[in-house]
Amino acid sequence: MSAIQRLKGFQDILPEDQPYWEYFMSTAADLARRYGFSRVDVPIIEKNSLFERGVGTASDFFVKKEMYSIEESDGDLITLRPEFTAGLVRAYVQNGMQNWTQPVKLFTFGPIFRRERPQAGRFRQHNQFDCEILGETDPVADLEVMLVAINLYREMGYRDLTFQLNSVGCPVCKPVFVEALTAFMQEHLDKLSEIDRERLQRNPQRILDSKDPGIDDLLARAPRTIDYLCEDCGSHFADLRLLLERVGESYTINHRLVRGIDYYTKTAFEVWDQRIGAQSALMGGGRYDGLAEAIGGPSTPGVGFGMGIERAVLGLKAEEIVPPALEEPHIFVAHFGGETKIAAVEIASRLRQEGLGVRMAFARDRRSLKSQMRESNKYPIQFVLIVGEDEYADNLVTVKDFQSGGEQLQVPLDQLSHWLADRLS
RNA sequence: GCGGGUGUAGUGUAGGGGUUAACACGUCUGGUUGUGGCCCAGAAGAUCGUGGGUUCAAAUCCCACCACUCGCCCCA
Repeated sequence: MSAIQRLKGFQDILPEDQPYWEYFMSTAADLARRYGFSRVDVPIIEKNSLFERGVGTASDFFVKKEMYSIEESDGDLITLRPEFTAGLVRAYVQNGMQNWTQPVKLFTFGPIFRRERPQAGRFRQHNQFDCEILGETDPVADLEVMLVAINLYREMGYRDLTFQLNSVGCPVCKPVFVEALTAFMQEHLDKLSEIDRERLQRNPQRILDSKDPGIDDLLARAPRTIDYLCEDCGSHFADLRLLLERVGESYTINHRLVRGIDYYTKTAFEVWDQRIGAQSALMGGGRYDGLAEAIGGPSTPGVGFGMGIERAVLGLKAEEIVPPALEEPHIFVAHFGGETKIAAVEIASRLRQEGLGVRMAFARDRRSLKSQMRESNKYPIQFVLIVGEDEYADNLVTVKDFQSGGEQLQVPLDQLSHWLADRLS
């Protein structure tokens, strides 16, 4: 009988990777707060209908059955969130945030679930950092969200990032574009692959991000969303471009960057890093002015992004960025069993209460000092406190200082914590 | 859902139809009675992914399955 294995596409994040995660999370939270965002946390499970309406049944989550859903005993269908935005907008509506000072700027972290085929930088459970600005139509909101995204990578040490930018219009202008695109594609049906023909039926815009190299030329000549923008969308896009230029951010207009669903409006953007294999999109975001209404709330504009943390960590490694080390104890307490063990436990406990990190030697019985010293050497220990019978009798400990090459001296118990604290910068 | 790759101790590898499956790192113990890093000695740890087939003989060849992995689709 073999031991039970973890599920496909899921992963364990081991201690050796934690510095990267800690680095990401603390940098992200700090940056988001600097831009005026507040943290919220929402459930990882919601009613399936939230995603049905908030993600759209035309999306692959539904079409390809990529969501993890559970039918409850009363027949309700509940679903592990495949993305953050729908849940955050639900929280906005449900908690009456439309009555807070607008706009409301939120960020969150947590796991996302999609039942896709795993590969490098893509998992069935992955974690995201997510930022949203709700209740604001000003393109400055779009700009801020983009700046949080790209500056987060920069603060962590990434280089050579590019913005991909597009505007997908709104319910006023998008249909005109889709009609033009469809007409164009109908004339070139012979050049389309089977999946692209199917897309043309189901969700014509998606043809634009087809990876079929055979239609690159065709797509280059196809109608472009930005040529069909209505006045409102056009000026929003122009304003955003001006803002980006004024703050010195370069971007590439990517006419093939689209969102297939109507409540995604205007701005669509991604940040790319070419160094992490096929999954070059580090994050994706955009505006969704129709979403709140789609889930039954008051009409509320919104713009935001989701950022994959696993992918960011992959990128950190690819860029050879070394995160700060996590704090570990620098004090090790060794003993000789019996009363000395109990004394050692007391000493360790007192030092920890004083705020010092202490690693305790475990030993069911008496254990050789050699093996305890060897153990301490596996860790970044500076001081080994030796609690022996003699020391115990005299109310002191022998302190061995590895940093000075192993020098030893005796320190009275009542001075120990000060003595150590003074020497551990 | 579709393609490609890989499966040998905890990890990384070597080997390869014939019976003690190798090496490195890691782990543990010891190198005298209370002292680390180096060194030395030793130990534990693998039914060579699973099942079937070929063969006197399979971890080595064949098939299937499974797992992992990379890529497509899509996305973070």
